[in-house]
Amino acid sequence: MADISLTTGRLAALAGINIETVRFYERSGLISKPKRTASNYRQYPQSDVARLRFIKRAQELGFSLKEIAELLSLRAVPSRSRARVKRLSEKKLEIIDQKISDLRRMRKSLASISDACDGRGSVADCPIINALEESK
Amino acid sequence: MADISLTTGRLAALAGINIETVRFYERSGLISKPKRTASNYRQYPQSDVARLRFIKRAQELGFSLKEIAELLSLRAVPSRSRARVKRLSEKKLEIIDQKISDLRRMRKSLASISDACDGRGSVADCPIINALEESK
DNA sequence: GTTGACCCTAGACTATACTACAGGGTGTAG
DNA sequence: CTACACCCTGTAGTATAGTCTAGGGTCAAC
Repeated sequence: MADISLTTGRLAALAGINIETVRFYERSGLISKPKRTASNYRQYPQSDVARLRFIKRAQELGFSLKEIAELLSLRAVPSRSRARVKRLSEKKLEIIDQKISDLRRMRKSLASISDACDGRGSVADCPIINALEESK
Repeated sequence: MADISLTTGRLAALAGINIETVRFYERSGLISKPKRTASNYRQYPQSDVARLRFIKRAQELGFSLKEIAELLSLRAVPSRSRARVKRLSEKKLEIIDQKISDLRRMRKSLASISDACDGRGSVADCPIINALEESK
C-alpha cells in the first residue's frame, strides 16, 4: 500500500496536538511547508507525526522551540558543516547531561519524601530544595 | 556572626535573577512574604537564595511555576496530610523518571550524531527524531 | 444538491513568565 | 545636606507558545 499522506487534522490527531499548533509550527519553520492538493489542502508525510512528537517531548524536557529547531537541524547535513554540527551537538550534550543529573538529584530527595510519608519517618526540613542547590 | 538578612536586590544578585522577578515570585506565592524593616524594605533570609536557585533549575527541567510550587510544598507537613504528600510526590516521581528516560534517549542519538561528525561516519537520516518518537 | 465534517487564510486573543517604567521614599558617604 | 545607589508600589509592556474566530471553500454521503 502506498504510504498515504495526511491532512492537517489527521496529523494533529496522530501527534496529539491542536490543528492550529500544526499550522503555527509551519509558520515557525519547525516543520517544512508540505505539498498541497489541487484544492489547496496540505499533504503531510507520515514522518511528520514523529517530528511533532519529538517537538512535544523535547518541550517537556525544557527546550524552547528555538532550541528544538537547533536539535532538529542536527542531522544529515552537507559534510562541510560537520564541525559546526559537532560543536552544537556537544553543547547540547552537556546541557542534557546537566538536566539528567539535576533530575536524578531531584528524584532522590523526592523519593526520600515519599518514603518518609510511608510511615513513621520524619522529613528533614525541605530536602527537595537541598536537591538542587549545590549542583553545578 | 548573625545570619544577616538580605535586601531584595542582594537576594536577586545572589540567585542570579532580576530583582523584578523576585517581587513577581512573591506575588505568585513561590516565596513567602518576607519581614519588613521600619522603612518597609524587605528582609529575606539567606535560605531564600537556595529556594530561588531551585526554582530556576526546576524551570530548566521543564516544570512550570505551578508545578514548582507543588514540588516546594513537599516537605515537613502535619502528619494528617502525609497521604496527600505521598500521592503527589509519587506522581512527580513518575514524571521525573519519564523525563530522565527521554533525556537518555535523546542523549544517545545526539552522541551518535556527534560521533558521526568526528570523521568519515555518515549520519543516518535523523537519529535525533528517532530518539524520542517511539518512547512512551 | 444540500448537509456535516473537514480544510483554508488572516488576524485577534490568551496564558505564562517575566521585565520595565513612573513616581516616590530611604540611607549613607562625602 | 545633598548626591547617588538603592528600595517601594502600581501598572504597563514584552516574548513565547499557542488557541480561537470570522469568513469562506471542499468533499463524501445521503
